[in-house]
Amino acid sequence: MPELPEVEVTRRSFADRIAGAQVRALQLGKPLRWPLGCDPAELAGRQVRSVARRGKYLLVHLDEGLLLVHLGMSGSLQFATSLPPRGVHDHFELQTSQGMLRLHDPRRFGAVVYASSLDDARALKLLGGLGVEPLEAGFDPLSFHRALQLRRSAIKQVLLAGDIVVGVGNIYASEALFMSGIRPTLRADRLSKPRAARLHAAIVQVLQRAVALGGSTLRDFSSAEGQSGYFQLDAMVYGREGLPCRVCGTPIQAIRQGQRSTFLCPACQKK
DNA sequence: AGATGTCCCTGGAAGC
DNA sequence: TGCTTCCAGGGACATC
Repeated sequence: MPELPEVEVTRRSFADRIAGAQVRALQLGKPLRWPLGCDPAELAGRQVRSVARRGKYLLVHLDEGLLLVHLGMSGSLQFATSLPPRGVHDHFELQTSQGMLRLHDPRRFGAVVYASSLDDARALKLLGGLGVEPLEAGFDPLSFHRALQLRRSAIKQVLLAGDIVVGVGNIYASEALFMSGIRPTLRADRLSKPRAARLHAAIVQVLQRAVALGGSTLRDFSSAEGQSGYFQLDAMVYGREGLPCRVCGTPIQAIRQGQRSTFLCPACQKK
């Protein structure tokens, strides 16, 4: 499933190649999570300026307006000068002078939304409430700790909410909490400053590492079956219920928090 | 306001 | 074997 690192790796894979391209046509398949929000024909003739990322959204900037692309959980993007005919799960395609950008998304949790600018109400609704970027300077241990002090729910759920820091999905939340020895059910405001700093470092480390690995494994990923992505190979706790902890051998536990599964080592994450 | 629960969707796995 | 049920995931939205 696309997490922040994969979205970033996807961005890097086509941003330079699509920059400067002129839009020829836009084709839609079945409805995605939200409607496009403009007449597809309107976009013909516009030029692609750049592709940026905010959280898990890709921002395809045009000379006028932009497209916000979210991969949901089963979405993937392809950009190529020629592609086979659109299949049943290809729900968005941007034909340009430099190639075709296609969204393949069987579960249709993804979305492509047009906004006239970043200040547009549609863009603000999607991006306005997002927390800081974890791999940028705005994410620092002290302000992270300060933000956690205001929250009483479980630290795992606060991480997932994405309004303090973006990009920590269900997998990385479990992994980062394991790395920092913190129990996922601990109230966010109960983290001491040093423990918050340790969690901060773990989040940065786990995401940075995934971006680095994503670069080399995305190729296998696209040719591989299903979701056995790079991360599964070396997860410390995620998806390892009942298996021995890689550090202490204690069986890994799975619990539910807010309808989501959380994995932890009850010995390494005592409090 | 924060916290919590629900919903969207489909393919694969598990259960009967 | 073939059916049904459950589960995965992000995030908007409703409700308390």
